[in-house]
Amino acid sequence: MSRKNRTDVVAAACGMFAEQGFHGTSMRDLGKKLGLMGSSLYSHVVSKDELLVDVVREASSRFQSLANEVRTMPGTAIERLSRLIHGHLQILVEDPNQARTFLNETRFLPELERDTAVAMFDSYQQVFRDVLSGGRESGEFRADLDVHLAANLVLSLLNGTPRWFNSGGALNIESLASEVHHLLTVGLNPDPQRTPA
Amino acid sequence: MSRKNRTDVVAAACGMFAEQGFHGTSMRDLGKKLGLMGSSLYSHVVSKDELLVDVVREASSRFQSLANEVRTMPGTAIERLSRLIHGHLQILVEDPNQARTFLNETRFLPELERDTAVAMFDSYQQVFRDVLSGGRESGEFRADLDVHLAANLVLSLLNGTPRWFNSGGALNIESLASEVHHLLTVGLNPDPQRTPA
DNA sequence: CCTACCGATCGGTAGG
DNA sequence: CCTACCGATCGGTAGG
Repeated sequence: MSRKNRTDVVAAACGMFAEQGFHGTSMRDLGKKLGLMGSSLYSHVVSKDELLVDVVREASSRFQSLANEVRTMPGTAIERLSRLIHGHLQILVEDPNQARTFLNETRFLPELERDTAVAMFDSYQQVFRDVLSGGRESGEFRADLDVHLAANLVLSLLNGTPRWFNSGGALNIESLASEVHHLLTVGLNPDPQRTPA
Repeated sequence: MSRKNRTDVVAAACGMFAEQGFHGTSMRDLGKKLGLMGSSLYSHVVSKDELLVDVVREASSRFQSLANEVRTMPGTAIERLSRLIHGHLQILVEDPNQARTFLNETRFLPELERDTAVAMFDSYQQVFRDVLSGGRESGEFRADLDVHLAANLVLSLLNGTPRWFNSGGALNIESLASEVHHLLTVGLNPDPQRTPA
């Protein structure tokens, strides 16, 4: 109802991009959501692309913070992986619209910005690989672990959560993160024994 | 170059929807890819929506076949889960464009068709839950396993693969499926021992 | 399968 | 922040 600022516009865009996709959202749609004319948005933003850039940059910076934290974090590989899992899920769950826009719409960014985002996420993923290979050397993880593959699988699992996790549901982030960590470290099998081949 | 039929058009649409998204693909784009005018596509198809319907239905029927196979499949829970993992990955990897369109663009289907697709995937997911809970009863999986959650996590992991798996790369589907199965059953930990808290 | 076209909507601008 | 508008493009149709 009150006068809108750029932050309001970006927040609304974030929600619409998550639900309708970047190309499925028009500036007039977005204006309607904010109670404005579509053309009025151009007093806050210079282009539609800019809105997507803002959303993706915000998400990127969260992942980068987590990466930096874990890069300099002491502790075992298991502890560091645990922190990555929890931190990653927290980012996704805290703002699911931002997460979905980041995961699904980054590819529609102008080339330069998209390259930046991709490079950032690559270096983020490198932290996962570093933690996994550290744990492999220390004996915390399997010696035959394919670190590159495992990092992809772990990130796939994590990035899928915004599709089904309901932050209003019975399961909170702490439990989710702990379940994910449990699944990834000890697997589905019952505790002591192994599968017979 | 030669005259196109409906199958060609759907196949081209599948590729473009995967890469540009449904709303990011115009009928003229699609025509250009096929060497046709955009308007010529309407001799093969009655609407743009219909193309997406076709792609999603094809993918749906593949998942349904796998579900039916595993529903009536004898064997241990581990064997059945293994088949689900392998079959699911095969569907995703065999036609990554179809998979990506199914996973990302189904939400843009007309309401009725979307509901159908969602219902189908729900019943598909139920097979995962059934196998997991069967394995929990039989002692193959942990007694404390949250079956609903585990099914979501397993499917998240699987559905993330089209984002990074390169079918031309060194890793083939069999190895991928076996690695995924290994990760999900025994986890990242080294074989015999457990994590000390 | 093309040409020629329809009304609607797109991202965006000028001027206030 | 709105009104009024721009050229471009959208999904789709008529007629051949």
